[in-house]
Formats: sequence, structure tokens, C-alpha cells
Amino acid sequence: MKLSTEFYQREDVVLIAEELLGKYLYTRINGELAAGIIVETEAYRGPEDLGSHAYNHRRTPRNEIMYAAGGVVYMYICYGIHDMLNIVTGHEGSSHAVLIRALEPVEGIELMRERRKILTDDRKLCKGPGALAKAMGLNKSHNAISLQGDTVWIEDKGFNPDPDKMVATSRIGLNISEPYKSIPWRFYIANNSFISRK
DNA sequence: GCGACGATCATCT
DNA sequence: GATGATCGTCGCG
Repeated sequence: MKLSTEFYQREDVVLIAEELLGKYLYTRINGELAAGIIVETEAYRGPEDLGSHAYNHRRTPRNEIMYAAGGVVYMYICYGIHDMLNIVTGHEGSSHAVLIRALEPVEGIELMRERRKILTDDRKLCKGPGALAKAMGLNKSHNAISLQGDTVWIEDKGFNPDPDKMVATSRIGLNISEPYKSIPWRFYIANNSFISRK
């Protein structure tokens, strides 16, 4: 069943990032279904988080959707090339989000191979935020879509990783100062071979 | 298997 | 005009 609006609209974005591990992300783009288990996430907690696009209440056309009520998608382009998938959380007016960083593919794997042009190693299909967006058929045009719809959604299949198999560590790729540089707001499933890196 | 590096452009100042 | 919440390739060994 789909995760509820209440799940997303809680204020503790760090907890939500952790709880998203083991959930199933689905897309149906042009009628084609793809799915994967979320194995790696990062929390971004606006407005106090230096790493967040909403740091210090920053509000621009790009990040406007971060201020919507939780349960919608925030897509943006990084390095001019890569589309990133984020889950907006919290109540309307707050600006938290969770970056989905890696999936373990479970459905539509052939479709992912076509989209990614990787035929040999399925572990690379959804390895990293830019890669998984491409594999799942997501791009900036999907910004602001609701997770209660039938284009992008997340399901709880009753599978939860052991708490002691969840690793919390520092986020990747941020060129910022302490303490946010090394605060442990990145989560992944230990020993999973589909994460972007250790 | 791993580190270095260049690609590439939307976005903000 | 500068800057990335990155990725694929290359060289190495």
C-alpha cells in the first residue's frame, strides 16, 4: 500500500529518511512500470541546514516546491546534466526534503537497462541519485507531482531492514562547513551491493 | 577495484 | 560569471 500523506507530513525529516529504507519506489511513465527498493537516502533539513537548497529560508523558483506540504516530489538538475529525485516532507511552509540516492531494482529491469544503456551490470542501474532518476524515467518535468498519484509513488511492502543493518553517516558531495558537513544524515542498508558508495 | 578528471548547463548573484 | 546534493571514462596495476 502507498505511504500515507501523514507519513510524509511529519516534521522529523531525518527519521523519515531512515524509515524510507526498505520501501518500494514505483514509477509508471508512458504506461511502463518500474520499481526498486530504496537502499540509500539523505535528509536535508531547511532552513538551518547549510547543505539544503532552503538554507536560511532561501526561496527561489527552483526550490519553491520544498515549501509545499509533504508528499510531493522535488526534482532539480545538478551539474547541468543529472536529474535528482527528492521527497518533500513536513507541513506546508516548512522546507525539508529527502534525497533518494540508490535503489535495488525489482521491476522493469529491462526498461532500466534501455534507459541507462547499461547492459552488463544491474548493480549500476540505480547507483546514485542521477542514475536512478534516469533509470526510473524521471526528470525535471515531474517536479511537484504528488506521491498519492499514479506516476510516482512509494509503497510499504511490510519489509523493514533490521535496525542494526541501517548505517548513518555523513552526506556525499557537499562542500560546506561543520557541523553540517559531517552530520550523519545519510542512511543506507549495510552490506547492500546497490548503494552508491561506502 | 580505485582515484583523478572533464563534461555540461540550469540556476542564482 | 561562477557554481554544483554527479557520472562515466581512463589509467593504473
